[in-house]
Amino acid sequence: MADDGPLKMADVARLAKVSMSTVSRALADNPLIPEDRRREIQRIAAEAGYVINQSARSLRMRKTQTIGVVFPLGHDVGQLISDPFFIEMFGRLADEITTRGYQVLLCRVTDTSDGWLNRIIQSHRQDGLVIVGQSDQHAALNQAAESYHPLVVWGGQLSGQVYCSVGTDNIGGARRAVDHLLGLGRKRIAFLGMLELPEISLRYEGYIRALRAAGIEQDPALVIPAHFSFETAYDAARELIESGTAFDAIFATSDIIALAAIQSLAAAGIDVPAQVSVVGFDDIAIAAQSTPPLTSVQQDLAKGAKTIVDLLFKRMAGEDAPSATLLPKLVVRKSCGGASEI
Amino acid sequence: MADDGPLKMADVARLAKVSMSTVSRALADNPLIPEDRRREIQRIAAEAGYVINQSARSLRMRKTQTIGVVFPLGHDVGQLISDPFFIEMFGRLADEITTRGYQVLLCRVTDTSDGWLNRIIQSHRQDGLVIVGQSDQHAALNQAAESYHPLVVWGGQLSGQVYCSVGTDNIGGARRAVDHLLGLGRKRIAFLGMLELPEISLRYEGYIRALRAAGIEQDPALVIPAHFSFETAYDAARELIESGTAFDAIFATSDIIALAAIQSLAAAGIDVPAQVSVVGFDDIAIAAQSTPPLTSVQQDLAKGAKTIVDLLFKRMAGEDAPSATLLPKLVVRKSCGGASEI
DNA sequence: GTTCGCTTTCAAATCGTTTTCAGAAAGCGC
DNA sequence: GCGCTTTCTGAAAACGATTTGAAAGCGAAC
Repeated sequence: MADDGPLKMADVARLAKVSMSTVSRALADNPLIPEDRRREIQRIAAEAGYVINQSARSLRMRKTQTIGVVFPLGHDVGQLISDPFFIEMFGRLADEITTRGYQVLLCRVTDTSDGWLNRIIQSHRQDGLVIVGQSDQHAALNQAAESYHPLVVWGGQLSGQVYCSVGTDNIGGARRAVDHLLGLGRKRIAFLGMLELPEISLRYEGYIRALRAAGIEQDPALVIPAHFSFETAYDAARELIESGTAFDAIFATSDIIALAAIQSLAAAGIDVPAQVSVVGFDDIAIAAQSTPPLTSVQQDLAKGAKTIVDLLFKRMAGEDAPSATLLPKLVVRKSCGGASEI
Repeated sequence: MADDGPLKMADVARLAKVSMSTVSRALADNPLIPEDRRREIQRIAAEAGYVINQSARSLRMRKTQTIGVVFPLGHDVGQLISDPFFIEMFGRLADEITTRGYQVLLCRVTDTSDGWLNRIIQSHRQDGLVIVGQSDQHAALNQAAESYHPLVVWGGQLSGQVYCSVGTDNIGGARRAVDHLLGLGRKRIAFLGMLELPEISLRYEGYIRALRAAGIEQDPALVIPAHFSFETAYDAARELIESGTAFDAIFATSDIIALAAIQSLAAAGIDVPAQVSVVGFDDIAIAAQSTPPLTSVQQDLAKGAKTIVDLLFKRMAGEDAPSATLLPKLVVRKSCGGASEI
């Protein structure tokens, strides 16, 4: 029967002795076709091993049953998998998306020139888009959101933001972390992170507010630019140490940075938490396992991913979904002298 | 200019005052169109914000520029992201695939009835397929490979295997791990893993060979079925402990199982490595950070992913690529009493 | 016998590209 | 000015599904 190429719907139609339209409807469980006939046609199709060609279907229906997940760019275009945070986020998103019967397409931005987002959107490869981390692309996102609705961003909420975003309360989370350090009697608290990234600059805002509320003057020498990668963060911490600037605590804007800092301190013979307290951000899986276990601001990624996808599907359905903020939780472990969980 | 819907190629043709064929060729950098004209048309298209509709392109070209990555089923259909090993593997694969200019489609198998693989293949959503872990689907894979060429599987090499696979030398890796335990004077070595899975049964083979070579009689009571999830592995280890069967070492067939076992032992007041040595498999990132740090059989995932994708692209080009085996390395840490790396 | 309403069916149009094929224009040697 | 290549070009035919709109079939009512 099936000679060379794979079966098409026309072949099934011939087998079932009906027209293509009837087959199409039968396979779609369209009630226009009486139920017994539907079953019969479905049986014939299955027996012949026929499967609908998705390219053709997508073209005609203008739907792909696929959600695109885009990872940040701007900084760090090279390796994709470097950050455990992104990896975990991706896994959670994939779960939520596939559960709803959609496929997940991982979009890598290879060409970061103007209009990169538009190029992804217009390719029509996906029915909706999740963007993980706004990076330095706030303006581009805002512009795209004007005309493209099914788009949700994981990241901080910024003023003048048009697009729908889901993210942790960065200011509050940072505030809580720094307050905790202050409560332990620390006064010279270093801040490690890339201020250029919106989420990080919000965390900086929380840091500043905490210091101000405690009446502590902030010292610019304690604000250190640190990338998300382990190596550059390690170097940044080493430079801080070698600079001779006095400090008794570190607020790192990611766990990777915090872990790198701890190793850097250890290499310099500085004890954590006896001499310097360290707090991270994200509470990734390794945080609990490191030595000493890391105190960190926990982001609830499971809930975050669910929220993102919920909002995205609402927007895909034409509804207007507002941005959402998740409440972070400070998980206290040994790296800053405490021991219990709050 | 652009009124309602997004631009089509016909619109660009009108703007450039040429035919659609010319636009199509110009955008594809086809030398049939003189270079200066090509540039001109590309400029016009870019300025208008035109992007090729991939659905239409895929249909016509019978190519999607997409590689599907399928995760195992059979066991554990529920959560996708559970295992750090799979996550890391996915990240590496994604890197290799996107580097070659292809997109990555994460395929989740929702319907595991007969012909699931054929259904994925025939959907024509991807140009090639990577299957991570053969699970219990050896027969299905063999059958699909008969007619579908661009398919590479991560997993063990089995007898009578038609499909192309890439994987660690499971027998050798297990052998090395158990030999190491024997070298430390351990004699009652428990084996934790699911024998139903091909890769695990190969590791069991290595375990048996090591024992046999050392002239130690194997005790069926020491072979414990343990799933890949932390919780079930934890329970499995607890049952082993409570059974009263004497043992002085554990060879766990994954790091997650090993870590669960260590926690289970700790809960029972048994010291690792003083009373019981533990060795894992995979050497995932957490392994080095756990307390005590875990001795493990390292699989080189970066190399594995590169090999998989290399072979896949060869097969997509019509060449015939043979299966490949990677050499594992035993990384010795404190969990079994040793300390240095081999 | 005609009309009406209701269920089923199908031929044909459509989705937006790429590619084939035929032909136009230009260049060249005589 | 005439053949003969050598460039280019564009109209039309795919690719394989879904959906529209029309028509066929069939009782029942007038």
